[in-house]
Amino acid sequence: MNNINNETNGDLLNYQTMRLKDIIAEIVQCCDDRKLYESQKFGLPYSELKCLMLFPGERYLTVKGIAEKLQVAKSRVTKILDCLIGKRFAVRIVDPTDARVKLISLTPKGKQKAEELENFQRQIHGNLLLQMNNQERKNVISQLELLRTAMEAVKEQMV
Amino acid sequence: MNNINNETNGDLLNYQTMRLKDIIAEIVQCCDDRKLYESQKFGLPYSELKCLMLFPGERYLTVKGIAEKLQVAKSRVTKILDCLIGKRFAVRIVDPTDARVKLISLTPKGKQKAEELENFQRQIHGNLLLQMNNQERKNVISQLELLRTAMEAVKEQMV
DNA sequence: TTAATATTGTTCATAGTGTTAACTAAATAT
DNA sequence: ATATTTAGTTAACACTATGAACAATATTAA
Repeated sequence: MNNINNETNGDLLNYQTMRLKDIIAEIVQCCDDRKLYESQKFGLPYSELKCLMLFPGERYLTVKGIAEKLQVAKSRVTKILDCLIGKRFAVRIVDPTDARVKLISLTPKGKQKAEELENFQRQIHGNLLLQMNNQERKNVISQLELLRTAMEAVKEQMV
Repeated sequence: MNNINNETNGDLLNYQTMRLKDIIAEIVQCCDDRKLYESQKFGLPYSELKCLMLFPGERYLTVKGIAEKLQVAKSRVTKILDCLIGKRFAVRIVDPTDARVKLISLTPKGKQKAEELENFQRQIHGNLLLQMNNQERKNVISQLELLRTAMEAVKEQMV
């Protein structure tokens, strides 16, 4: 009896495991599609869009700071900035208080692009919520938080 | 009064939108970290791992079929297969019924790798569920399904 | 049956994302 | 004053991916 229940529970867990894996993969795929779409819509490689998105709310950023926020090597940031600056979306100025540091800021053109991108992202995430009723919104968000917490716990075990 | 309620609802929606966007980003980041980890653990580029994962359950695959499943160009598949075959994880044979077609199958070494990878993925997704109680498992999965459905609906609107 | 067309897979050129190591210049600590 | 640390750049490399041109083979139509 107990044995059968364990069997059944094991089967359910196996089924749920597969289900979970598949759904997560589908969601990640949707997000990747969205990145591609944004990249095309805004005419910039996604890495440059991600970089632009760091600025709203901050006047200046340093290469080091951007590298930390994007979680990439500083050399990668240098290259992304070369591109953004070449396209007149950003400028590099030397920090007057420390000549090693470059202060990066957006040009008006860059600010506009960042704002458009921000609006677009707000819009599609808003549309996501509009697909749901009030209760569903709360549930989805809280269950996603649960999942994120679980993922971080499992990540700890892994490393 | 009604006005105030609308304001409040709008604020809530804005807050939820931000929240949703951030959590999704964190979850996607976790998944990317996992891909990197798997790549290192199994000593293969992630694209090759993804390719290996297509085989369990299918004896032979064609370049075209793999390209469709991975959602990449055929030329990309050719390169991935060159690598896998160079490492003795797969072989190419000409389809006896259509000389244009190459039938790709895994070597025993490739099958073993694919199985190890499958087990590992089952394990970590199982561990994810073990972080939760019975009710939470059901809720997380059903809310993820809701989210996936919403994402696909919004994607339709976008294109 | 031959000629035109379509399909399968490869090669090549190109672009994008990312890393590490070596380096320059500037600031700090000894 | 010298040694060390920090900030950013450069260069070499690896991985992911695309599209166009191409060769070989199949299929369709004349």
